[in-house]
Amino acid sequence: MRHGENARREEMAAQTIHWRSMCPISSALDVVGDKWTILIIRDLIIHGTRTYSEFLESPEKISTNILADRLSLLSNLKLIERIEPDAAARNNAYRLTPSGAALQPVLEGLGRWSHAHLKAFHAGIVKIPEP
Amino acid sequence: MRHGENARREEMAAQTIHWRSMCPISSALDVVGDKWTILIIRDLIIHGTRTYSEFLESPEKISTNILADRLSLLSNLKLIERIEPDAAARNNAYRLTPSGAALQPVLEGLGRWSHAHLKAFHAGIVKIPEP
DNA sequence: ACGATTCACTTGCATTTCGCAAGTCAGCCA
DNA sequence: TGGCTGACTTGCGAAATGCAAGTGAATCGT
Repeated sequence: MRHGENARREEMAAQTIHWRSMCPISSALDVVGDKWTILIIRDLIIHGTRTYSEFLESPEKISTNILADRLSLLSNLKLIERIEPDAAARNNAYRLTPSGAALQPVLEGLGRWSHAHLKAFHAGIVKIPEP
Repeated sequence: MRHGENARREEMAAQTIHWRSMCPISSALDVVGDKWTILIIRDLIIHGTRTYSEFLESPEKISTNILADRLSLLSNLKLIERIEPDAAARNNAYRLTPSGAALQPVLEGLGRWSHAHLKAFHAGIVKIPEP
């Protein structure tokens, strides 16, 4: 290990975000620019609230450690929150905060772009559920 | 190597996209859902056209192999193209195709969201180093 | 009442992707 | 014609991801 002076590292990923630049688009990507975070937010927008095990049922099949990591990160950033913050975790669903819900236009844009410009690449597969 | 029967693999990443589901949002993320692709498109939107070395100058400092990989992928998907397809690579800039340019609303949405909901998190960090 | 089950996570690795540094190579440029 | 760019490769260590199994508290069934 080259940078071995710091033996103890974060057990899982990004609890501290590395801001690559001062560009707002870049900073947005530093938060939601991975393959899973937006899908979690999608499920919350569509479904209102979701429990941990409900997230696991989505067709993309996120793995449990990634899900836990992202839920924790999104909670820290206050994009999501527990419905009952002081209750136990069991059946205590997550929901979007206003900051998280404000991503909805981005998701709509992605959906529209995919529908208009990406369908050809995975032809039969993508079907859009009319909003 | 467990799946060793295929000794020769893609030298760098995703020239074949793995579509995780039929959801359009998921499919959009299968294409642009990483930390670098959208930044490349941002540079093209802002700058009109960009050469390989101009991309390298952006403040986020993408590394050369990742840049080459993403440019190649975006070219295959016809989101970008060379200005002179039949000329040599040297000084032959890339530009957005209509499909790539159609991502602009998504970038605007990300920028607006970042400005409205994310500024606080990197407030102290992002300081403009006046040059 | 209490063992079995469910739910929400952790933990341990194997595999994949990223990131940096260095190298290659063709086309200018003097 | 020989050095210099500009546009990529290559190699390899580091980090993130994916999968399977484990943990532990709360609830359920009897």
